[in-house]
Amino acid sequence: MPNGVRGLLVLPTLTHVENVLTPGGRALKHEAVREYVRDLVAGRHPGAPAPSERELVSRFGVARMTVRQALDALVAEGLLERVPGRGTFVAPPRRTATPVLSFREEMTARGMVPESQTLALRLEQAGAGVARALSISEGDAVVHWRRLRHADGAAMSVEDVYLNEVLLPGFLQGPVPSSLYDELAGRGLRPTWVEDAIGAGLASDDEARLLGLPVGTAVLRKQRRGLWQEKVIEVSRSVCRADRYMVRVNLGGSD
Amino acid sequence: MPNGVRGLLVLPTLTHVENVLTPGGRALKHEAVREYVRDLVAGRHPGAPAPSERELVSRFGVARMTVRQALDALVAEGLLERVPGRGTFVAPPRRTATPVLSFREEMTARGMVPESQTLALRLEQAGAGVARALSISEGDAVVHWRRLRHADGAAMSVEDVYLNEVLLPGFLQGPVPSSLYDELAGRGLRPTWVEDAIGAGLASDDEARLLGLPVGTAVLRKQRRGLWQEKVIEVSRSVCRADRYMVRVNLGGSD
DNA sequence: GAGTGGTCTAGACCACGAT
DNA sequence: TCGTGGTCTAGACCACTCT
Repeated sequence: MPNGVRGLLVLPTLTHVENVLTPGGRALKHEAVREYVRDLVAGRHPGAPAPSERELVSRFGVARMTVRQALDALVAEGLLERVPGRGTFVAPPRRTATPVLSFREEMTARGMVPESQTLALRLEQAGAGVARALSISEGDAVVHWRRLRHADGAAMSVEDVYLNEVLLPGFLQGPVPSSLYDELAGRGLRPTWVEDAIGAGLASDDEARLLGLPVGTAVLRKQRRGLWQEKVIEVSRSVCRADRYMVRVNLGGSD
Repeated sequence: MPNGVRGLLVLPTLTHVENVLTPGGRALKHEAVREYVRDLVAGRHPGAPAPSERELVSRFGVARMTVRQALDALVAEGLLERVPGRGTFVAPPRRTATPVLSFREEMTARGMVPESQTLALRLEQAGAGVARALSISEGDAVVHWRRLRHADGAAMSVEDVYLNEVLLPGFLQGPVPSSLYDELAGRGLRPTWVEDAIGAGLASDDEARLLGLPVGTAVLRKQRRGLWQEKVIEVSRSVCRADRYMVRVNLGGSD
């Protein structure tokens, strides 16, 4: 049986594979090997050895190219690294560029307790700037959500976010969402790409009052366009207390 | 001749390969195929078809797995994309997170003419903060370079950069470099990873004078750690005119 | 039906590292 | 010397798309 055989006569030798069969999905051998290895090395320290290719060949009864295809995927996603002449090992964690986080997630990651107070949530007509940023027409319906954000009980920022109403049917009907990004994630629209512009300025009277600042204090201003699959989902402007908040950004390759 | 044969009897069928042989390097077949295809599709519009796998097989006289290995590499680097049942095509350009750019490169990319004036360039002993950021000991020798930056003739920022002297022998001997990142690149030390912290504040008297600002003006403050291969190469603090400069950052996956 | 990429086989020789 | 990953062969069947 030279080729093309899938999960048929070979099954007796594939006892480990049956456990990782996707319930309703296909049972590709390289996927089975991949998930077996993934489970096997999950949580191991970097440098811990993975099974050798030939060991997996005999364990699964597959060809070596199939095993290599499985390991290639794990190497590509940064879980394993190959060392010629020595073996395959758990790779050290890769450095990643700053991920797209919500205010809640960002504060939690910094060990602070976030809080959010809705100051306004209503339907509006898009102004020129918001329309251009959202790639819609001036006057189109947008959801405007204004929130005052706290961390560990201290005011951090005031954020005005604008959303394309067409993409979010019923957004204003239900209860006020506790998290914008969670709400968008539930609709499969959480931004995976953001374009931020960060500047500095002086707090306006309104901003100073909301943030509890003296007039004339320096603040950080952040504008964001959040996209999902080429679609602009979110446009926002934030004013942040510069004495309590800095934007941290990691950029570059993984070297 | 079933296997392991490299650039020997097979050469007659590999007329296209000889042109891409690395002068002093090995001549791996999958590399030859990869570079042939890379050259072939260079500059083509996204969606343009690449040669089919079987066409490359017959053209190079290699096995299909070898061709797939070559194409896999090009797919992984985002140059090609496969469409099952249709073929292999030039992929649309991938969106990339903001690259690590020098001031010069950043201004040029914005269509402005950059200029840089050295205010100080000398050896110093690292203070506590700089030492910690550079992962060296307090009192170790550091190069301190202070520059006033202009774009289109207007003052933009004042930057203080600190470099680990041990990594840059002779840095202060030659003429003043025209570009820090070019100089580092020449030594194989240009940062490929940066960690920025961006905040806001009010210009000090000194900063206001250098930047031509009234006292009490809001400015952007940026701190950077630049790394190459886990080594901290550069630590810097910049003060930027907020009326002329915003930090732009793109983040996220490539969807 | 012809062509494409996706998967898979059952071997092989090589360079390299550890013993 | 033995085991490892790196490379390579000469086929095969599959699901899919396009005509």
